[in-house]
Amino acid sequence: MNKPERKSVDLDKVPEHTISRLSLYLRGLNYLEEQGVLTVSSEALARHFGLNAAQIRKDLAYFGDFGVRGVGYNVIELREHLRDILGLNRNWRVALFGLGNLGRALLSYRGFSKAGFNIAVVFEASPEIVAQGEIHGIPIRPIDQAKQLLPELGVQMAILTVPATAAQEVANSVVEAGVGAILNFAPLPLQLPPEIKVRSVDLTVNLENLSYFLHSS
Amino acid sequence: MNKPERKSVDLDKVPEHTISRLSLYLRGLNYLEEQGVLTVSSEALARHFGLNAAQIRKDLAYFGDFGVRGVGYNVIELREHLRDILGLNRNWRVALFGLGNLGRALLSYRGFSKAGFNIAVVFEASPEIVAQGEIHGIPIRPIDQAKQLLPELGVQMAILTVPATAAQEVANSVVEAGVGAILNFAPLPLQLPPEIKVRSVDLTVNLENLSYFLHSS
DNA sequence: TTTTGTGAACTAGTTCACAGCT
DNA sequence: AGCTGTGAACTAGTTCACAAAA
Repeated sequence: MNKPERKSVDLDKVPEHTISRLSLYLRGLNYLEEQGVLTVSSEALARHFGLNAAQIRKDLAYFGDFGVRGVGYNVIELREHLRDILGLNRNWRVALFGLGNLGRALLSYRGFSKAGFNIAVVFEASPEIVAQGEIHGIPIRPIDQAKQLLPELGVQMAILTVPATAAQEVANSVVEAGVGAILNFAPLPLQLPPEIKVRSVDLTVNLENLSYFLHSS
Repeated sequence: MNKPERKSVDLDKVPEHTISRLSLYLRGLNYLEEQGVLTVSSEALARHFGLNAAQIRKDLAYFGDFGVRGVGYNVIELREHLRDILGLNRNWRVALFGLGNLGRALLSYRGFSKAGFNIAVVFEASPEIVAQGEIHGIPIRPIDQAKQLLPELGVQMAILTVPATAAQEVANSVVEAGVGAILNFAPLPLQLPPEIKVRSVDLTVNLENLSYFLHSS
């Protein structure tokens, strides 16, 4: 009986979308483990996610031979592999920029800390809000101190919920402070060096998508 | 001088991503119009969005010959075409499900109403919150009345910010009530008939994506 | 027998490069 | 001369179909 091994992966060959799907699989496996399920086939996972089974096998096979032919995947084992691949077997220090409605909502979102993302500091432009000092035990600091504080606090990721007019400037200073990854909620295209990883969540685009399909069918 | 015309489009040929990009272009054009810019080339738009100019021309050409060779695109005209294509020259009636932190944040998000999405009603499970009656003038109703009220109110889209455990059930009743489009924030794959348009916003997946790239580089 | 892992075939989406208008 | 619109070439991503393993 040979232990399934992590392949040494040529990262360039892994499709972009595979990574997002690994995240989904991980959530599915967490659920299956809670249910006490021990093994699962690519076919069963595919049904659950509405995907093709070969795609799931291929996604996983980029990183290793995690399955057993005739049996399927060991739920706990695969889950650990996915956590490992996604870099979730550690804690990430995250800074939140902007404490408006959305910022506050994200701050209380349990899903982040559950996945190992710890919001270490909040930056705000409004002096009144900064004067409040902290929220849920997390310090609130003036946004112009970010460049200095981010390295001191060892922050690796930033979440931007600032107004669109401020977003590019904030993003620039975040990058100058050595942060390499940004989750952006501001509705504009951030111009940043290509080595900085950016994911943008655009609520209006999503709704307008739905509008298009309803409208034109 | 011939008027640029809307092509009769074979919708099956339009790539999925084109629609999302049209939304971005629309935002860019709104901005350019505010700046008093009259015409814009695909090249200039491409620089702004970090895209390829041919892609922009192709995206637009699915729907009509909106440009003028040697000149570019008329900003106001193109903006109107895009609003038309995306179905934004009308108001959409939207129902919000779940009045937690995220639900409240979305309610106060100005971007939705600005784009013509009007939240007509909020549905909540908690009786205490329902007892509050309304929020920002929008009625709050018990979630089990949704199936009855949605058609009465002429709601066409639903935004789901309910807990994952409730989301599938809520989605089912929304669909039974004749709603054809759902913007889903619950972190699970909704199982719905294929004619229902669903867009899911998954905050954890986005962060885990960033984690992967930081971790593995 | 069951289910993986994967080359081959296929489908979708992007970019090139240039003819065709203005 | 300048910029669009688009076929052709290319690149990326998905699904098929089957040999190999348990």
